[in-house]
Amino acid sequence: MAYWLFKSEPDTWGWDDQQAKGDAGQEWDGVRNYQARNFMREMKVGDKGFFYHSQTDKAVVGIVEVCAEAHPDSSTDDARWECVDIKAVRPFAEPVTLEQIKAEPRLAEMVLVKNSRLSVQPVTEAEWTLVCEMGATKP
DNA sequence: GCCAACGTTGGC
DNA sequence: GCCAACGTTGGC
Repeated sequence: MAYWLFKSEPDTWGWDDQQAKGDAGQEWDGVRNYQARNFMREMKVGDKGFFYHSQTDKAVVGIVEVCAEAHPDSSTDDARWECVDIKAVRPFAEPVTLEQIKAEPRLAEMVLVKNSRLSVQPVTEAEWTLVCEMGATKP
């Protein structure tokens, strides 16, 4: 199983919106970046991901699970763009901020730190475990 | 609100 | 195929 990170501006689509969708999940549409799309193509049902709030929060706030593999993005007619569906699993007991992540040497290689603009990113198992620990949350 | 980093576009 | 110009993102 692989781990990922999904980034969203909370004003546009936040954790509360995601959680309101429940197990039905939600299409992660609107991604217009090839790297991010390619990562979504690699995702399998059951893969886990962090839900990250950019801009105002700058923190990992919850855990999501992939519930549908890549399919055409319904928000566009452009066949280049695909997306997966994700559903909320559980919120973080303590959100883990970007500041905390940057302060942790073992997370220095996280894509979030290295390439902050990429909106869908892979996360290693070690990073996954550590960030969950920092958030006092079951992986 | 600013600016740096990055990706995409389009002219040559 | 290269590169300059432009637009967008996200941290500060």
